[in-house]
Amino acid sequence: MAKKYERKQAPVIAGAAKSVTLIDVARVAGVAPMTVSRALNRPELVRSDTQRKVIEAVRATGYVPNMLAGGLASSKSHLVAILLPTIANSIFSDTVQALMDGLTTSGYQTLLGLTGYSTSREEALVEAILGRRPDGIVLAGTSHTDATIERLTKAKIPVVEIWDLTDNPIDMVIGFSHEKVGVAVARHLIRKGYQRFGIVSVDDPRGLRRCESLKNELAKHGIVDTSFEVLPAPATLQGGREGLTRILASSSPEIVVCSSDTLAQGVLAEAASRGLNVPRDVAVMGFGDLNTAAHVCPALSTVRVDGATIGKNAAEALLTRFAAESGYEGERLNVRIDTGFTIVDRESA
Amino acid sequence: MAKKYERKQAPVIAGAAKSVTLIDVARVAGVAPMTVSRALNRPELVRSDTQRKVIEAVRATGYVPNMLAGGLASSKSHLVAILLPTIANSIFSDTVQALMDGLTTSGYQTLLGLTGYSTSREEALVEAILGRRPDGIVLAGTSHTDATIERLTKAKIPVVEIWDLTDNPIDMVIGFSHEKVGVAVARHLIRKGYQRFGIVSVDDPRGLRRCESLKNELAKHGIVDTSFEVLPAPATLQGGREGLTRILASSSPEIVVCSSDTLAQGVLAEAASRGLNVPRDVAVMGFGDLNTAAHVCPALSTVRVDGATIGKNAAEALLTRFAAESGYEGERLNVRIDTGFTIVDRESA
DNA sequence: CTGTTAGCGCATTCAG
DNA sequence: CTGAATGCGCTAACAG
Repeated sequence: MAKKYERKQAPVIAGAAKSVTLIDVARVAGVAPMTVSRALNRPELVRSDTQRKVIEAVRATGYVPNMLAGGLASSKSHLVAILLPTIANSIFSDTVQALMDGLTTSGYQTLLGLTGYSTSREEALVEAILGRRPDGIVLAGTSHTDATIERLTKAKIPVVEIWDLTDNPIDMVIGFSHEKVGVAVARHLIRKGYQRFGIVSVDDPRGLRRCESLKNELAKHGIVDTSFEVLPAPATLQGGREGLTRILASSSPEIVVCSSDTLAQGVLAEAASRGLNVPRDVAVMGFGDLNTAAHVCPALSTVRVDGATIGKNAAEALLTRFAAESGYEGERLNVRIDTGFTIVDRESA
Repeated sequence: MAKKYERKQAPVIAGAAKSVTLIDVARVAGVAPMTVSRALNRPELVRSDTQRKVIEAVRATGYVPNMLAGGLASSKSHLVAILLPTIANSIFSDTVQALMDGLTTSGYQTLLGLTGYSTSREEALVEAILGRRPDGIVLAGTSHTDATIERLTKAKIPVVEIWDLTDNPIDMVIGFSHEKVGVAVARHLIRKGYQRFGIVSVDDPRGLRRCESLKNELAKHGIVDTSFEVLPAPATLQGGREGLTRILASSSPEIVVCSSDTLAQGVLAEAASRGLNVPRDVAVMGFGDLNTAAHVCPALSTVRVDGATIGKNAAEALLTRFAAESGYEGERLNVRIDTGFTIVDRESA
């Protein structure tokens, strides 16, 4: 009697070779399809000689497991989605690299979505992405539409919000307080004796919060005439040049603080082309990562954020959750990591 | 008699609410599941009042289509994979942005893979990714292992190799010749009167090819004592500083050519900290995109590559192929686009 | 225009 | 340790 799991009919059209499936491998190996599945996914449950036969058959047939089918059957997609505003000039690149390193090592793949700093685009992306049944999702920021939050909550998958903190996370949060950055920068610079400030920010929610917090803290110290220029996102060098130009049109600050390093470098370029000496004529402060800032211009100060740590922690948090939900149930995690930040001065760089 | 497509049994366990499916929507809308599927995917085949009922039921139930199931049934995943060496300091960011813009608009999602400049890692990623049955795949570069090429060929999906050219593409190619970049830079700089060159490159295949081509062309013009320093990938500012340090230890070039803008900026930083005037004491030339180079330092020249055009063309090529394979069969495309490059001088910036 | 039937390729669940 | 039956959620291909 024919084995039950044989294909109902062999391919008829010669050219249209159906792709090879578990069943084909099973036939070649002389075992049941289920055994092939186990040999591939849980080798410890299979005798080693059976294992060898299967591996051999896989190679012989050129079999590539269909993860759509596997995911459908097992409700595990081995997919993690990452939503970022943009990857241009990205302060997120270290984070993404570290996150993907961690996930790839454990057999997860990464779906990327770019929101362009728009929560409505984020909403649309989240809806589309959830259709792919990812096992987890990572979002930049903690500000989302109600619909996004609701869908994410109902999806019942691990969610990590990164690069910010909040008291009402959807699930897990790994980041730092942008308000604290503003306050810390204000106090730091006041302590160093600065009195006249300029601020250049792009229209990005977190950048604006840093800069507004800075401005507020300055006001608390009696510094109220701070010029504040906002440029359209994303940050570009051209934006920085434009920002300084506008600032200088109406004031003459001792220091210009920027919402990102990219912007700060644009300010440096504009200063150079105006023959201004940095930091003697005007000092410049950025935000982001040492690699893109202090090294380029020893005259530049910056706020250093450890993006790689954020990514690494996010990967670990997700993987732990995945393991927990697979039955190695430990106690429910409640991940909230404040990664902090460091102010890097030109003297200390 | 009960409709055939009703679920065999309603959920028993109250808490473990099964996610809502097509069948649930169909029941609420009072139509067959197939009609819901059509209303969602091919609305033009459905009467508008039926359509309305379905939409209403979708909203009422909070239905999110399961693309794993849809993909399995239709052999269309609406997924495109992109493989890049890294996203750090990435000259690819414009390309990725443009590519994703084009694909997202047409309902495709993007799987990202990072190869770290390793063809063997690329091979492993390709195998894993093909399991997801992507509708298309984009690879940075034209250099791959034999196994990668074989798998990709057998997968019978559109493949786009970008940021390089070759006479033996797997399928489609969109990029430019790195050898020509080297030659063009050499001729350009010789014409401007430079005689003593230094070269700093990271250990990235395309960067090295540009620099080796430059060195060869210089040799053809009788310039043979060119110092050439290679640093580990990826490009960093620190690498650029180190590169200039090594160059100056053994020579005193009039100009230092770098394999990327990031490296060039590192060279600028090192020059500054040595009190060297750029370009008077030493000129610097980079490679990449205007936004990261000439704007920062008017003293820097660079080779400008239009990454966004590469991404846009790649998206269009893929989408056209997808349409063709769905039956709107036009003539078979044979995409090979030389996007070229431009040398941007400090005078012209 | 709408409904029915029959899988897509795999893993879960239970038998042996 | 291995095998058989069943269905994940959806859509192609036909019927009406």
